[in-house]
Amino acid sequence: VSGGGGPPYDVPDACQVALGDAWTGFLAAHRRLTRELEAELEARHGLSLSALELLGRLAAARGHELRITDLARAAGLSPTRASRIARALERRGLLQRRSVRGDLRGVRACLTDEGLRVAREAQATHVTGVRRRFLGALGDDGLAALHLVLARLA
Amino acid sequence: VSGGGGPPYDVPDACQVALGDAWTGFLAAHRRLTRELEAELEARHGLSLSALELLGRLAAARGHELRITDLARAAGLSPTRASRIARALERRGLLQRRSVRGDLRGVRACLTDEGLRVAREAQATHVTGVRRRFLGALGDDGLAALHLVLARLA
DNA sequence: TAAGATTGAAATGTCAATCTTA
DNA sequence: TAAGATTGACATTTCAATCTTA
Repeated sequence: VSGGGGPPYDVPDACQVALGDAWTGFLAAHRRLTRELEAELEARHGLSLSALELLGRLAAARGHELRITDLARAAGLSPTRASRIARALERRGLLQRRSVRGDLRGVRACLTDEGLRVAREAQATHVTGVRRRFLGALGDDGLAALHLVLARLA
Repeated sequence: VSGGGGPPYDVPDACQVALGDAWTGFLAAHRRLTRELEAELEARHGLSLSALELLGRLAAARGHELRITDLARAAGLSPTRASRIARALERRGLLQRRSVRGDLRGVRACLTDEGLRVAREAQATHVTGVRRRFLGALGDDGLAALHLVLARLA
């Protein structure tokens, strides 16, 4: 293994290096993609990836509304974060917070017409970006490989 | 395509749904893994993932030292972040900041003996964690699939 | 007692100056 | 003028209370 002109100083065994590359490569790919997609979304619609995640769940929900807790769980966010982002989106007029009938603890996030419009537009931008930068780069066999990877990691 | 018992309300075409799953699955996998690994690292060594990235690069560098700029580039961090983390690590006695000979603008980050010890220990923890949660879950064919994915995304 | 939601404080990260030297 | 490093202001995220209702 180390027969060639390898460096003279301490190097972990070759196996470990290759394994580490897989992990750091995974991290680097995630960092680059999320940065590019987030920048695009911010520039065109003034939305973060997390905010779009919330709007998208609401747009897909029955009646275009969800309880904050359910919204957080569905989007993989903490209740705190969901609450804060919802507050910011309400200030922009994209949703309204209303009480839940029959449970005065709960708060519903309800998309406004404007919110639904923005959600659709931003989703279109995002889907295009994901297709171009992520799915397009992967190709059919890359996508199949990714599905195997995600199934194993799930 | 939509011959089966699909939902009656507006759904993007089936292709788009599957593609979106790949992307959100990628995001979810990254989120879960980095959270778990970071928590483990923080609990045992009081280091963030970013801080270990810096320490690791220094431990691997010739003379256990690197210029801040080179360190940032190698670790994929911004100069600002590298500078701040280096300052914090210096306060803990894990490295020293010294001037670069021949270029008075530059600053070298130099691992201390203690820093090298902590870097080795934390790297051991991290490598074990990555092996168990990431590589172990992937398996040989999963790892091969990941390599294809990363090659396409690079 | 516990669940839902929110708030404040602290950690982390980014962006735009700033300061020194090349 | 530009590069290297740092700083301050700001946004984002998380953690630990807090407050209300079940």
